[in-house]
Amino acid sequence: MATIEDVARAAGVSASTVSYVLSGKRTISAATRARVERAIAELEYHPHAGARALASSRTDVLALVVPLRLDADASLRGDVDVNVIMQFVAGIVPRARALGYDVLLLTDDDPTALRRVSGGASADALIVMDVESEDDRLPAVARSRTPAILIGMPDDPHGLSCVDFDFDGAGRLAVRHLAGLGHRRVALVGPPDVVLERHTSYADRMLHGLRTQSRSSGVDFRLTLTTARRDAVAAAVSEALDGEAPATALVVHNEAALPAVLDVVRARGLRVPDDLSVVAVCPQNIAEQQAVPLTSIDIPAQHIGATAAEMAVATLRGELEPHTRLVRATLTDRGSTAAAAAA
Amino acid sequence: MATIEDVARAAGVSASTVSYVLSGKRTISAATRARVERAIAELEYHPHAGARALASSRTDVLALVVPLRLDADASLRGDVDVNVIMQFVAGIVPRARALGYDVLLLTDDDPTALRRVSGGASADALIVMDVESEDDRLPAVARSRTPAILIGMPDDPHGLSCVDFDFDGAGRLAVRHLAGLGHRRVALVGPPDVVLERHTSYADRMLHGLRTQSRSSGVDFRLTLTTARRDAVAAAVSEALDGEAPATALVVHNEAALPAVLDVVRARGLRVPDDLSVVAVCPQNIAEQQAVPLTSIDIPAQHIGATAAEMAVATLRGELEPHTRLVRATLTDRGSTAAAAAA
DNA sequence: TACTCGCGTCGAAGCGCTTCGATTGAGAAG
DNA sequence: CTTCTCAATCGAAGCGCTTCGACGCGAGTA
Repeated sequence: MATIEDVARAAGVSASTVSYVLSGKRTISAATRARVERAIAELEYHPHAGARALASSRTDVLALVVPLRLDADASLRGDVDVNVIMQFVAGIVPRARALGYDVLLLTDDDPTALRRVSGGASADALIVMDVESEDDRLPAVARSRTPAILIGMPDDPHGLSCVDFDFDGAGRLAVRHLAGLGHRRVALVGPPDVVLERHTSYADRMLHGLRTQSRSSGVDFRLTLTTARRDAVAAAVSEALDGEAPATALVVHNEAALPAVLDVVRARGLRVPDDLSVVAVCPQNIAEQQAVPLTSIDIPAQHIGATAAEMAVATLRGELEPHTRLVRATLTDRGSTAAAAAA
Repeated sequence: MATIEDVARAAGVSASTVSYVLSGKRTISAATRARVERAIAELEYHPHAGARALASSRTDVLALVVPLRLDADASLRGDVDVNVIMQFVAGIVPRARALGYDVLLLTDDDPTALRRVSGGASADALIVMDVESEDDRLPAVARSRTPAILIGMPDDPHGLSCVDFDFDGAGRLAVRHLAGLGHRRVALVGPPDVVLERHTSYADRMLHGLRTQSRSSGVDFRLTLTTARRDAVAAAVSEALDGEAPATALVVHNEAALPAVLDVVRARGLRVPDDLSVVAVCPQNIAEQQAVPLTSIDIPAQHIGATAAEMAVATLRGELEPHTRLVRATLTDRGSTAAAAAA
């Protein structure tokens, strides 16, 4: 591999000049720059990442902590939503690259990872996914003094920046949309209770938005939780639709259960949206790929990921003070909601 | 951050002694070792990754190239199967960690990534996912002289190691299983033709296995391709089941289409497995989560990922010569296949 | 007793880069 | 014509680690 000395020799300049051409930190004459650049191209020179990191204390690497929790049998745990993780990753990695950073992938499963990476200066900043309301990892992250961006909304951000989807706004928006169509009885088909118990807070915030708006829109709101298993889904749906005052609209905030929900609804002889309106809260592609395309409040995971990468880099550049950013909810009508039948 | 000098001072030894304690490359007396280890713990010393890389030319990092191809609008392309990618990642990252390596995440979308990483010595080895029959990237990888493991089966491995699932064996196994149950007319519901055209080779190999075994088992085999869209699925299924000699069993090698396939089948009034046997070829969790649990040949993506990580490390240690490893197919009966009705 | 051997430790060189003065020469200002 | 300024470049130090050769010393050998 060619070193900066090789390049310098080939271009007839000193190593420091090559360095300045590369970094742009000092003025270099056009002629010299051209010679250096030609030498770089000819030698296929790539700076040695380690040497650069050592000398400059910057790695141009972002560490990303993903919630890849494995079961005892080393299989992916059911409560981690692979699809959403990938959406985040698909947002983070390209944006980081565009800003000149590579991404080091760490998992939640490895407790030493954070210490190793910040202690060993393997990355300039951290992006932590799936941050819970009370997250054990935060004190360690804050203490490491490595700039960090949290995806999620902890109760105490420990002075770190956060990005998340405005689930509260999403809840309000869903109800407002349905209320506008005349619905007066709305049910949420929510995530399994393990998720609620994990206090990732997003489910709580969603619920809060749903309840708040329901109250002010005069909507009767009820809550059911379910896993993706068909029997559980059937139970949840019947909880929502049975009884003397059945819901006329469903808000589904559980993408794994979506297919089953639609299936159960159809099995009950209900047509969407004629007999029942359905609003999903999930990534766009999921909403589009259902048996019936669903009107949904898209969770813009990819966008959030990209935002996190941007915030990380901005923080590194000293252009950003720690703060919390919420990504606004918008509703896309795909035809699965309709005016409520006259009661 | 504490440096190795700090540790040396605290332990009353020289820096090189600390280094040897850490690496174990020279004998150190038990007493000295203990003193050094205490100092390391007290100072929370972590070696500076860049310095280490510079001095030793090793990074303890594996670079992983994932097929995160984005559309023009920067959204995830439909033909990349997010779930499978994650399974690979879930196999690779923990195993790499267990072997002392971190993982640097690169995407296919970034053409400079490979050069940057191998040229800049940012990683010790490469794992490339989703390698196609004729893969443009291979010459560059081979030329970079960075050890590499390919996930997939290129026509020409360029002297690199490969791991993949034995799709040929899977095809044979599926037919053998069905033939053993008395089925004489089997149809494959395969991946969309774009996948075939991309020549990832796995679809071809699967097909080859299906055909070979069909011939020798006296099974009439037909092929239909489909996307995940419901209308396309319906067309594919009717191609398989309509006409005078309808298939009595389906092999579905298209996980995205699975829910729709089952749905369409049910809509036609067919029960699984009584009226129609179904074998899926997909990851285990997908097969389990369908409306009807499916007998399947599980694609052990996670296992393959872990294997790739192991092979990468073994290669780095000089314990492994380049070669190709195929992971054997096994069939798990989940009750979606039954004896064929007497013809 | 003299000599060798190897264990345990140290010192120094060097990995490839960045960065901080210092230096040079050319043009502007006086 | 001298002095000052500033643009353009160089040299050297140093980032924190690994590793090689050297060295001291106690034990084994002759």
